[in-house]
Amino acid sequence: MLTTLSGRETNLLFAIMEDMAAIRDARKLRTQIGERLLDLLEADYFASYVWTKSDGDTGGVYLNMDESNLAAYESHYQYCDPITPRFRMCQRAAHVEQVISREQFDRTEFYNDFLARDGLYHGMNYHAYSASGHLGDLRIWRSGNRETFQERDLELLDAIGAAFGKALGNLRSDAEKLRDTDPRIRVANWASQHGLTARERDVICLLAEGRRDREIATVLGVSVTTVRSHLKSIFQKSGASSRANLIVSLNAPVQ
Amino acid sequence: MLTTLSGRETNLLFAIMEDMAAIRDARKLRTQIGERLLDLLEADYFASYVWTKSDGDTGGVYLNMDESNLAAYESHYQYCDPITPRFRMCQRAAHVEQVISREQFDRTEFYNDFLARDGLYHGMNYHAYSASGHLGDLRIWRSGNRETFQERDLELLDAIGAAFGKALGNLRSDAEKLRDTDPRIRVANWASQHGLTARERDVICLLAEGRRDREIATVLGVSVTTVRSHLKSIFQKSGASSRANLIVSLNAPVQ
DNA sequence: CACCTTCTCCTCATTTTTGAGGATGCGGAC
DNA sequence: GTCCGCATCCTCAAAAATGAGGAGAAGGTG
Repeated sequence: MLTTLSGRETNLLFAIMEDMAAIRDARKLRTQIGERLLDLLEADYFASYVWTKSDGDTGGVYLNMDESNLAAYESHYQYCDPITPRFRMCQRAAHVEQVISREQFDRTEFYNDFLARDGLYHGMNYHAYSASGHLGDLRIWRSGNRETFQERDLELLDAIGAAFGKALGNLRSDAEKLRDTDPRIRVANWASQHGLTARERDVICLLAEGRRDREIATVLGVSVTTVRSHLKSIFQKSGASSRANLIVSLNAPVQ
Repeated sequence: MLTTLSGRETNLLFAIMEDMAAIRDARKLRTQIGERLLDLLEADYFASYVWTKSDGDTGGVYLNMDESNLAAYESHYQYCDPITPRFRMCQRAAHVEQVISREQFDRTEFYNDFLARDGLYHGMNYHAYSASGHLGDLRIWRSGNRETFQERDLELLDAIGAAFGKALGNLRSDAEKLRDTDPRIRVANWASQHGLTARERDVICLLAEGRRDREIATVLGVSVTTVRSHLKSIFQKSGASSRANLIVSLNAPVQ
């Protein structure tokens, strides 16, 4: 790629660069980059989705699109979306008309009942992937009364998308690291790994805090012997040889 | 700022953007950005320093400069460096001649015995700061047979420096988080916090792994009673009420 | 030198934890 | 209904850890 940039575009690119270095929340980053891209690419509509069921991701962010229409996308149209699966296969920024012919697209329910309702006509997408899966996408649209996107627009989106993907990848791995260090989640994982019952889980939660049998009994409202009985099965199931060992493996970030 | 970019410059800028999103090692990032900047700004020499004594930072990185001359900088010339303190006060990219007059500079030992030896003549610096202090700098130099840097070069360096600073800030806070979760460092901190002796530290290192008194004694090559004796002082010094409590506070990332 | 800290080891008593056997009642699955 | 898992409680014994009292040797400091 070899394209010149106007002063306005240069400024926006620097702003995007700074956003990607500064913003540490994936949702905020996607929204902010969306605003910059609408400006940079002179587009009207923006949406970005993440297709993982992971912890903090609340799915889509969007700009200038109708809430109720998007709710319809999430509940229905995403399942008859003819272009997104093809965009994904591109591995780079692509124009709608690179993945489906205009005539064919104009006849789909997806275009007529969903996109056209909000005025979206010319579109291009970038889908960011890493080895661990889909990281997030950038969907840029213009109204029908505008010119369609040019090769240069695709090049810009592609270059920004590449950096955007790297940034999202880092944010996700950070989130995963953080999740690994959250004690409650770690204890819950440990419990399910070893097939503990609900009550046994209650016991190790308190055990992980370093409490004595007597304290655990008081908190759970049972007798000390009951606590010991649960501990007996926990030791048996986990193979741990001592309370100290148990606490270490419950608190260890690496598993 | 409002400047246009050539195709070559645009490509380099995208490369820098991707580097800043992708590279997670501060030293590598500084080196890589240095190479890009030499290319982008058509400069000859690059150096970058971090002025903190913190953990993993091994000080300076540089390109096209003489090793022995840099050793002299670190041991001597940094203490009679007339420009760096002034650059720091600028809070933005600045040209050498914006912080000292050429005539005055040409008479300094710093210029004649250090910079001139490697051929450095025209220079500009960017110093990145955050609330917690100096994050890293970018020092760009050209030989005397070249043109000096223009306002446009300063603007480019300033914009890139801003994003560079944000990226370094995140890397540092990541490193700090990681350091907080490293068990050995945490145990060492805990030990010094509570004024433990060397031998007591040996004991809690093994204790933190969940070992029994007998195991600790075997590993340290002393009797069980000695271990218990050390444990006695550890309990006394730390105020912990039980071994389990001790293990939890040794393994807890938050203190 | 005397004094202090540290490391080493000891005893005795007490508390806590672990390991091994049980028993009872409750609720869901076959 | 019977069987099974789960939660609740029990006893008895052994092992481990805690708390309190020491003592001796090595090393550095005023």
